[in-house]
Amino acid sequence: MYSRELLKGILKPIILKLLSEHDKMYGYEIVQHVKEKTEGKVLIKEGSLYPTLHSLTKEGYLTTESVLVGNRTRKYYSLTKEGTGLVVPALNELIDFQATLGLLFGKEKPAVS
Amino acid sequence: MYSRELLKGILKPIILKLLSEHDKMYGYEIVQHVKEKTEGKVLIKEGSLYPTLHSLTKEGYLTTESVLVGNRTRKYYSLTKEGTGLVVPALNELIDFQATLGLLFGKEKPAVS
DNA sequence: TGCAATACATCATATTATGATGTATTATTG
DNA sequence: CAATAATACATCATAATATGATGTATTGCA
Repeated sequence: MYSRELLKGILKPIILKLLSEHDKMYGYEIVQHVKEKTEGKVLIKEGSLYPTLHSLTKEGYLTTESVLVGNRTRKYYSLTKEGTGLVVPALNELIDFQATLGLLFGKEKPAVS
Repeated sequence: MYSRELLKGILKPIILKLLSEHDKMYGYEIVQHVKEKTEGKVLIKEGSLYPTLHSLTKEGYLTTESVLVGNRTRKYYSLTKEGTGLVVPALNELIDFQATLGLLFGKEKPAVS
């Protein structure tokens, strides 16, 4: 059975994948990136993102680095060694999940004739 | 943005799709069917299924019919007209969601080099 | 006879995305 | 130049829902 986490949330895998490709990103950047990549179809809300980033950090998968740009603070997040180790399993599980969705919702039998 | 329902649950779409293909099914049958179809990867729990069936019924998307088999009751569920109208939109949204997952987790840039 | 499978159900709990709200800076536009 | 939008962080109450635990009862099989 798929983990409850996977069935409920794709936010952590998204963050892990992005950080595996980008070395370091800050919250607002993640939101914009996902928005563009998904053609505006996935809009991560601050209320979802920041708690998730904090929890991943607390769990030891991310480290932070605050940078002052002008007078505005930017908090960069990057993968720890542990976080890096999490990327591939998380993606594999998601990919497998997609395939399973295919089994369930594949086109062998059309929903409506 | 995808509905919260979709992001959180695939159970309702599963039920709708199955009932659109099977005319009438009972709870235990749904569990077994999904288990077989997904090679044991999606195991619907009774604690998830029955409340969902009840809520779909309450919302007018399903009707029930109790049948006595031996001394054991079987409660068959089938789609109402409203429920049938729900099938295609629900599946389309899910299929679109799968495609969007592809945008996010596609293989253009491998997660690990 | 006892265990697994069949078949229904409810309820407390845990998880987590969202919306609301807050603060503050910077850029744009009328 | 003033107002607005965008940038950038954050917290908290709420809502939604899958799960695990628990319960009842029948049926089939070893």
